[in-house]
Amino acid sequence: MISQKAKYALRALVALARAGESMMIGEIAAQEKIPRKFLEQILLELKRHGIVMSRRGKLGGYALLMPADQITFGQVLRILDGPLAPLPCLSRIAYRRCVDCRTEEDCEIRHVFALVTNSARAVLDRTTIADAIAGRESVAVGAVEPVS
Amino acid sequence: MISQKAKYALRALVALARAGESMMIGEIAAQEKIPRKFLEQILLELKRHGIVMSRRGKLGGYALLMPADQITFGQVLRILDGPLAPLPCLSRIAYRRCVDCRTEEDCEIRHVFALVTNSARAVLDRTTIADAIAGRESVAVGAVEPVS
DNA sequence: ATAAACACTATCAACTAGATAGGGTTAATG
DNA sequence: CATTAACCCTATCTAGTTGATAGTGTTTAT
Repeated sequence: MISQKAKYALRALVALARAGESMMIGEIAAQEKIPRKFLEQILLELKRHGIVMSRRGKLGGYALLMPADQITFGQVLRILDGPLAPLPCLSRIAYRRCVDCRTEEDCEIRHVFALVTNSARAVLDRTTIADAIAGRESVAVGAVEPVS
Repeated sequence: MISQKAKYALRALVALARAGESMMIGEIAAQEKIPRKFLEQILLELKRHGIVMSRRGKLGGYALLMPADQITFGQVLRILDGPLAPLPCLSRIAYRRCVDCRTEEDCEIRHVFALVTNSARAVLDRTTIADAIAGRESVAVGAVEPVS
């Protein structure tokens, strides 16, 4: 399950991309029905990661810092929900060995989930906010590499 | 992230399939380094769903009820972790509408995650315990249906 | 100066994950 | 037929997470 936080983040980014200009937190919150204070934290986090920028004071607001066609779903999910991989031993950003697993190489479970992870990454790391708006989600998953 | 519980379940099933005969909870627990009492609950749950059977009393134990090549990863995950879908509005076994989503049909986020879900299902609902043991995980994901 | 916006940090209630505990029921065996 | 060793069941616990709220600080246009 993807968290509410990540969902809100994606929706806020879609809203900002569609608007094409700076929006105030309050506007985004109202338009997307997101709890205002919660959205504040989310945008702040996205800002820390260089996805959006903000202007303070009266007439302040948020705007995309990266172009919408360079912000991927994968990026956003990793920021807010952590690793995409369903097992720590498959994560690139937060690898951790499974303590109770003899050898990683012939862990049957790992093999299977490696396939799942790869195909999820294939979609999420290719699809951008711009794609989502345009309705052209990357459909071609293509060949999923066997995990050797 | 897949839960520890589901991981244990899969490993226990692999162990049972490999053994080819009945095993006692204690044996499985020791062999797979799974907390014994925790495994008890897991096997009980698998039994309730007709995946394994048990024999009570001295010389009791657990054995597969379904053949290993008919038990899919998807089945096991759904029993222990619930829906595979990352959004309630994409789940088949536990569908729930997103309250804050105007129309489901043109929710950009839903569209993208539908692709992810489909490809995950393609792997998990095809790959069986027997496949995992034999090292022949279904590699061909094939065409992932666009979500209309 | 002041109003209105973002920036931060702390806190909270509800839930979940992972496990442990302990008694109940069944069945082989001497 | 008592005993032992297995599964059966339910309750409980602890630590952590999620989703959210609260309150105070800082910046900036007017």
